[in-house]
Amino acid sequence: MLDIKFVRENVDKVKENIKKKFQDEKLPLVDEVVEIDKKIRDLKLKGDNLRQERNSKSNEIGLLMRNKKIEDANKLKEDVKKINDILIDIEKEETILQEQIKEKMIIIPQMIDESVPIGKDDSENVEIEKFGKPVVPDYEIPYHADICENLNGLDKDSAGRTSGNGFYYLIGDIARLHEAMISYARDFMIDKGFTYCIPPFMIRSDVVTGVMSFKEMENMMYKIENEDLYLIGTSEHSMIGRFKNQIIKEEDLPIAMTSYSPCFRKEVGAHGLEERGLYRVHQFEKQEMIVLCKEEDAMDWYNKMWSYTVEFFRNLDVPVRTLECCSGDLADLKVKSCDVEAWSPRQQKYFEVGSCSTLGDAQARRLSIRMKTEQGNKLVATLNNTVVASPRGLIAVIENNYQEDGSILIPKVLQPYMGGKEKIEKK
RNA sequence: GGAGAAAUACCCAAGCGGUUGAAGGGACCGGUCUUGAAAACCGGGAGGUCGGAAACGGCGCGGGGGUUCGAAUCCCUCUUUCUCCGCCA
Repeated sequence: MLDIKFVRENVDKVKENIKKKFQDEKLPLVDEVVEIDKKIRDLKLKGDNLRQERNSKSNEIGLLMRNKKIEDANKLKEDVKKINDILIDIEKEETILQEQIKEKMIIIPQMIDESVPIGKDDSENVEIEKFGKPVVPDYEIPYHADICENLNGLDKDSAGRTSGNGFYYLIGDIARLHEAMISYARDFMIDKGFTYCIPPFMIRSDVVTGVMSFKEMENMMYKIENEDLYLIGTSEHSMIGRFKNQIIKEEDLPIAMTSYSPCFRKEVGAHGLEERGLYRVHQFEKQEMIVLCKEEDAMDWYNKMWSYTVEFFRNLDVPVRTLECCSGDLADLKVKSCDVEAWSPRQQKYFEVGSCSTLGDAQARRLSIRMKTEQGNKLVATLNNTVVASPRGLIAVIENNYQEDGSILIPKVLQPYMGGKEKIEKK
C-alpha cells in the first residue's frame, strides 16, 4: 500500500511502476484514487467546519442552561440538530468513499526498487550468483522420499490415513536430521546477532489482513472453527504482527529477530501438493529472520539477510544460487525480493528453499508500525527471509550428501546436533 | 469455562453529563542559584492522527457502536489485565 500523498504528487511515477509490473489493467485506478481523495478532502473540510460549529454551539447551550435561559438554549438545540442531520449524510458518504479508496489503494502495487529486473513472470527471473559447484555424482540419486523410506525415516502412507495428503511422519535419524537443521539454523542466526523468538502459532484475523492480501489469505490460511484465529503460514505473520500499532523508539532500531515456528498452508491454487514427496506439504517447520529498520538501511539489511541463508546452506555442503524476482513476478507488497535455491543433483537443477524480501514501508503502513524521531513519527521498513524451512531444506541436504550405498553423510556442522553421528545408514 | 474489578498521555493518577476541548505529581526540556553538579525555586508542554502553505481546525480518555444539543463520564459489545472458583501439560 502506497502513501496517498505520494500517489497524489507522483501520478506518473505510480503509473510507470504499474506498467513495469505488466499490470496495465490497474492503470485507471491511479486517476480514480486521486479523484476520490480530492472528494474525501473536500468532504472532510465541510464536516470539520460543521463539527466546529456544533462544538461551539453545544458549549453555548451549556452556559445558557447554567444561567437558566432555557428558551434560548432550546432554540440553539434546534440549530445543532439541523447540523447533525447534515453531518450524518456527510459522514455516510465519507465512509463509502473511504472504503472505495482503500479497496483501490490496496491493489496498487508498491513502488519497486530501481534495481529490480523488468520481466513478465517467473520465467524472466534473473540468476544473480552461484555459490558452490553444482556436482552431479556418477551414480544415480533416488527420489528423496525413496531415500528416506529406504532408511526407515519416512511414512507417508500412515500420514495419509491419519491426516490426508500433504502430511508425513518423519522417523528416527531423518526426523533428527530435520530437527538438527532447525536447531543449527537457530544458533547460526543467534551468532549473527539476531534475537531468538518463539511466537504464537495462531493469530487473529486483523493481524492476518495486515500482513497479506485477501487472496493469499484464502489460499493459504487454515481457520480455527468458531474462533477468530488462524494457523500461521509463517512466523513472519506473528513476528511482524507483534508490532501492529506500535511506536518504536529510534534507538531501539534495527530490530533483528530469528523465529522458529511450525507453518501451516492450504496450498490452494499453488502448483498442487506433490503426491509422493516432502517438497510441498501442508505442514512444515521454519527458522525465519525478520528485520525492522529505518527505510534508508533496508537495502543493506536485504543484502545481508539473503547472504546469511547462502552461508547457512554452504555450511551444509549444499550448492546454492540466488535468483532475483523480476518486476512481474514480484508480489504487490514487495520492493525487492530474491529466492535462494538449492542444487538438486537428482533433477540437475536448482529448487527454491528460501525467499528474502524487503517490503519497504508497505507492511508498516498497513499495520501502522512507526518509529519516533525528533521530526515526528516515521514508518519503518520491514524485511523477512527464510533461514531454513524443513522438510524442504532436508531434501537439499539429503540429495547433496547421498552416498552410492544408500547412506547419507551428515554435514559437520549438524553432527553435534545428532549426538556426534557422522552418517545415516540402513540398519 | 464461571463470578467480580479495572483500562485516562512516557510513568503514577484525579475526574463519574457542560468554565476538564483532560487537574495534580513524577520523569523530561528551559531558566535562576552554583566553579560544576545535586537540592531548592521559577517556567514549558497532549503524545498521536487527519485536513491545511500557514493561521487554525477535526478526531482522540483500551477498540467498535449507541443515547444526548453536548460523553472520559450513561448504555451495548469486543479486547486486555487483576482477584477468586473450576479444569488442566
